Amino acid sequence: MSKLAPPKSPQTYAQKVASKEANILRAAKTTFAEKGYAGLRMSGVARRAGVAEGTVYSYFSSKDDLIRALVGEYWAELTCDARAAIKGHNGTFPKLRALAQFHIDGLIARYDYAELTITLGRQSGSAVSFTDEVRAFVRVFDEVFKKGQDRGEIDRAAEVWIARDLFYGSLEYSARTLILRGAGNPTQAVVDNLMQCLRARYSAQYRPRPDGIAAPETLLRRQEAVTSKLEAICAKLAAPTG
Amino acid sequence: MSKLAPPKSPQTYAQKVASKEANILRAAKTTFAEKGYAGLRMSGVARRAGVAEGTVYSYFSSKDDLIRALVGEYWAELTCDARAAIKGHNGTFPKLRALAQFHIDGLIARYDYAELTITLGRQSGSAVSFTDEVRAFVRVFDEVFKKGQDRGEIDRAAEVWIARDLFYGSLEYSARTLILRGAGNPTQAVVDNLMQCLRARYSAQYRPRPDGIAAPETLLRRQEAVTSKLEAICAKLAAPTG
DNA sequence: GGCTCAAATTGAGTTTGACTCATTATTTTT
DNA sequence: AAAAATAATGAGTCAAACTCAATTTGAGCC
Repeated sequence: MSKLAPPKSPQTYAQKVASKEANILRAAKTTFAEKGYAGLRMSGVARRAGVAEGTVYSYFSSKDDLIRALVGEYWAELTCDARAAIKGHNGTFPKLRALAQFHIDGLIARYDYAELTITLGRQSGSAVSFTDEVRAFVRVFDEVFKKGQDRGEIDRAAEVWIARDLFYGSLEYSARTLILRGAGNPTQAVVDNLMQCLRARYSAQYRPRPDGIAAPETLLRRQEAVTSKLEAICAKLAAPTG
Repeated sequence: MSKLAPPKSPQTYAQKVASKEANILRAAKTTFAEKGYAGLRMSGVARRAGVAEGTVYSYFSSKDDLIRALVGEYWAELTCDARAAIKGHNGTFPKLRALAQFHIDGLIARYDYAELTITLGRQSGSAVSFTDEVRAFVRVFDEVFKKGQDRGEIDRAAEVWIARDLFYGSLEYSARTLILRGAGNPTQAVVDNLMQCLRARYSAQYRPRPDGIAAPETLLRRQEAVTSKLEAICAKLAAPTG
């Protein structure tokens, strides 16, 4: 009366449930890849997973929920892959460049997921949500950026979320237009340009001016050198030693 | 036999057809604003327009086509409004800033249209398409940018389409996240940041640094001059001349 | 006005596919 | 092994996009 949940052996039960759920998800993933959102039939997924249609509904309360689970999985995997992709690169900007290149290539390969992220993201009142997974993904950028700020490579006054939206936004939009245009995809030009913008706006150091008036870091180095010398000289002059 | 089209009075006929089509579109627009894409029923649109359901299908071959026509209309209007919004501003960057502010505000007010532009844009084999309208809209950016290049205010080597994708992409993504976050929308911070990036990357002239340290061209020139003098002084002091 | 005919309109009917739920099968508990 | 609880089933429901044979409308002609 006070409690409805019965005692049961959790291992086997949970395993079975999990494996069945995974079966359904796998079937849905394949079907989605083949036919897209509109072409995916719940009956088809059930057949493919080897269960009855009703069973699908006992794991996912609607078609949208099923797809949402798929989208969540996609972003979770993407987060791992993105982390792996930037691992080998040193320094804030090289890491960001690697992330950008990884992301735009991934988007072009599978734009349908990005599309669903937009479409299914706003709908409320659903059991399944993938906002956590998407958040975890964008955090990859945030971490690199913040570390850059800590190290003094990036303007400390900059707001991360604004930079992040510019970063992901321009990449997603570019991916979309490149797909529409259909031609051989010059993704690198897009990434190069984005990095130039980021460097120009966010880099804490001076960088070569486009018109080549002076290489500021050179000037900095000269100034540092000359300052050291001046300090030495000052110390010598100030010393009362004959 | 050779020709099926019969002679008829084109004015009245065309007018009637046009007005009925406009009625249907208006009904659809209102319903869409109230209920969104999924909530819009073809039967409801027909009722509202005062025609039978079949009539709707003689003007628009599917629900998606009807919505597509709506989206096309939206972008066409937006193009006019955007042109009006930048009219009062002088100079490339002020014009771009006005365009950015106009666009992000518009997106936040009616994000559903941007969403549909993405979802319905890729589907092929439809009678209705809105790519022309969208193209006309993005051309507003292109014109300002190219004029800036002609005038020498903007880096002539820059590729317009890359800059455009960065511009619209970051604005649309920011609009989305601002809507999700729901809070009072700091759109101006987004626009400011975007303009800083554009200025830093694309401006052909020098401009003040974001941290307000100094007008760099002046500072750089002074530093270069003073560094040279210091170097000379150091050299003299360090020289073993008695 | 009345006649003819092609085009426009109608709405009852078809189809499709997401979702439900009474029944059956399986597993756990005793 | 019987009872109880839980899971799986798939025929059936239902909503909504879409169709089409029948009807209405209106232009051109006498």
